[in-house]
Amino acid sequence: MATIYDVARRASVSTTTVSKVLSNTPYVSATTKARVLEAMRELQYTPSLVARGLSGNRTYVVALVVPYELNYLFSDPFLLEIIRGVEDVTNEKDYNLLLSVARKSDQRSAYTRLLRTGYVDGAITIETFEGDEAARDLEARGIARVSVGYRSDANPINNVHCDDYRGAYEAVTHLLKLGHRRIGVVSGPARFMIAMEERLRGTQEALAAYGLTLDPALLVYGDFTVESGYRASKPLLENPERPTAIFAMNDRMAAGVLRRAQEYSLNVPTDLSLVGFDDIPLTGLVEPPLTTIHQPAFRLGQVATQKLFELINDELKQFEPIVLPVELVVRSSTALPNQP
Amino acid sequence: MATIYDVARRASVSTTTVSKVLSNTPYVSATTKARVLEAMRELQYTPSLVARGLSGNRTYVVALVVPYELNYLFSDPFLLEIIRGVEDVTNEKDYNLLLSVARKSDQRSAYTRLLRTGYVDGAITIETFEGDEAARDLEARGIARVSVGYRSDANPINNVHCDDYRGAYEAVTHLLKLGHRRIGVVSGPARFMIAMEERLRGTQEALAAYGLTLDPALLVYGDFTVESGYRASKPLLENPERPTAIFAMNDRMAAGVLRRAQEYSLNVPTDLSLVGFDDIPLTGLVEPPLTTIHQPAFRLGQVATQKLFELINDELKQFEPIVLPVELVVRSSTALPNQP
DNA sequence: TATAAACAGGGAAGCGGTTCCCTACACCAA
DNA sequence: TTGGTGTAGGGAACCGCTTCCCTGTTTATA
Repeated sequence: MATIYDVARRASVSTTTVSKVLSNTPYVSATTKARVLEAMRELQYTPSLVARGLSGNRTYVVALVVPYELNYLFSDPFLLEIIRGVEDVTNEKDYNLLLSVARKSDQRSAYTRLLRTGYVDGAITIETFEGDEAARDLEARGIARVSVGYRSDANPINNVHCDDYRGAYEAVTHLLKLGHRRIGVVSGPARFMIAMEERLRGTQEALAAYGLTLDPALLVYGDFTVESGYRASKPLLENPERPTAIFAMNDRMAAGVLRRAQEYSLNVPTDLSLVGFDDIPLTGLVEPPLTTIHQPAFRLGQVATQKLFELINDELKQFEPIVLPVELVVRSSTALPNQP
Repeated sequence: MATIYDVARRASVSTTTVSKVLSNTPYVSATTKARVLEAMRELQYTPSLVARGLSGNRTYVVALVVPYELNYLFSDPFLLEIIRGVEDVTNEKDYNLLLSVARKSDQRSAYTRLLRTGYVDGAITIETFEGDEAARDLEARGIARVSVGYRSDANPINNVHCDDYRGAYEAVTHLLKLGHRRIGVVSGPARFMIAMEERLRGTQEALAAYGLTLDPALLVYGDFTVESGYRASKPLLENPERPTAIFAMNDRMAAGVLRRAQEYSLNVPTDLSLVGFDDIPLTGLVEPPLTTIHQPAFRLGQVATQKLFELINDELKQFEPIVLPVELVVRSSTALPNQP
């Protein structure tokens, strides 16, 4: 591989000049510049990122820190959309994207290794229950960092997330407008997840606007997987006063509820209305297609990454959480309740 | 961040000695070693990967080159499983994984930038229609490379893929055993994709074993998306001699066929049996759950990456394609044909 | 026409490691 | 005593690039 010395020699200039051409510094004559560029072309020269990283203080790499089992991550299409958004921006900025999965077992090695080895200019962390340690570690080392998605309490700053409150409010209001009065809720894990608390708050306030309150017996918890939605919905559907509608706090759990409903020979939406959250591709494929709350996941990733670059470039010291709007998408899983 | 100099000073030794401790070279006395390790601990020292990369000739990074629109990639759960497998091994080897998406538009920049900047020790490429240029480029630069998945013609070496022939053979044989004699096929794009040719060959030979041949009118093509399955299956279902079974060469297209069948009020499996390929999570969620061919995608990624490390470590010069077995998974989308 | 300012280019010191090679000492055998 | 060998440690070059700072030449300005 050709180095900057080879180029310099071939163009009969110093490496300084080559470097200047590379970085488009002024004060290089047009003819010299042309000669250098020509030499580069002839030698198929590309500057070594590693050397650049060592001398400049840039690595041109940002890490995407995913603090769960990849297993879990990759089963969540919502997160995949976020990644797409991140990649979209890093690519545009000519940056490289490191996929860094912090397994529970070796949080201290998997990504810490990366970050403290000075290999990255910044990091995007996907927030979850336990993601905080990672974030704090980064902050301590002064590495630019933006957290995205499920927002957690410990890092109120440099976060981009969706309007969870509003989403839940609209989902439930949609059901209320249709005439439902007895509404079940399948929540995600509530511990440490502000997102879930917010959705719960949205649910309650929507109910309150109709003079209702959430029956504790109709509130159950899952862990976002299809399976958990299936499991958690059992008590709801077996409840003597079965709800006429269920709001599940993500689509995968909604799919689980749907499966259970089918097992109980309940028709969705005539016997049971169902609203999800996220709007993953799956929602259009199940029967019936799910009414849900669309989260702009791709945009989430994009915005987070744009902000990250502002931090990296010191155009910004920190920023207050950015909230992206969500949108109700009405498909076929909701309808007027059966008259009792 | 502490450097090797800081450690050396603190332990009152030279950087050479620190480096020796780091690499476990002999000829360092136990007491000195202990002192150095102590200094490292106190300073929270981690060697800079970048500096190491420059002097040694290792970057401890491997790239995962995905030569399509990320857009496309992330809608394919099968590929995600491959990635999981790759990550599993890179993590174990203390390597870092760079996600490099070579968009059509800028093949010359997105990943070329990466590879020819000497930023990676090796690369895994996911093969597709146009992935070859990437592979050849890598080879030319002498960078270790393994291709995985959909195998392409131009790179018969250093590839890991599944037994496409066998999968198709078993899928069709399953239908034949049930009694189906008129079987439609939704293929993927055939151009340059050996995988598809192999599946077609498997189909034909399975039919041949029952004294049948594939009716050209029952062979249609999609592009792996749900939508394309929906589109491509139209002529099949409108055919005056409608097939009693359809073999779709991936699950997403099978889901598209399923949707079309439902629109035509055809019951699956009683009116139409359906077999997919890949075994992505979706197959268990649609109604009815799809019978399909399971590809060990996770394993695919693992094996490819293990091989990559052998290449990187010069334990291997190159290797013949590795074929992983597939498995028929019978769910609820196949049944005996209706008696005419 | 004198002189400051803009322009062109190069020397060399880093960035943080690794590694080749050298020195020094201790111990052993001849 | 001499010399060889194994052990312990250090000096310094080098990996490929950036950047600070210096020198010399033009060009604009008073």
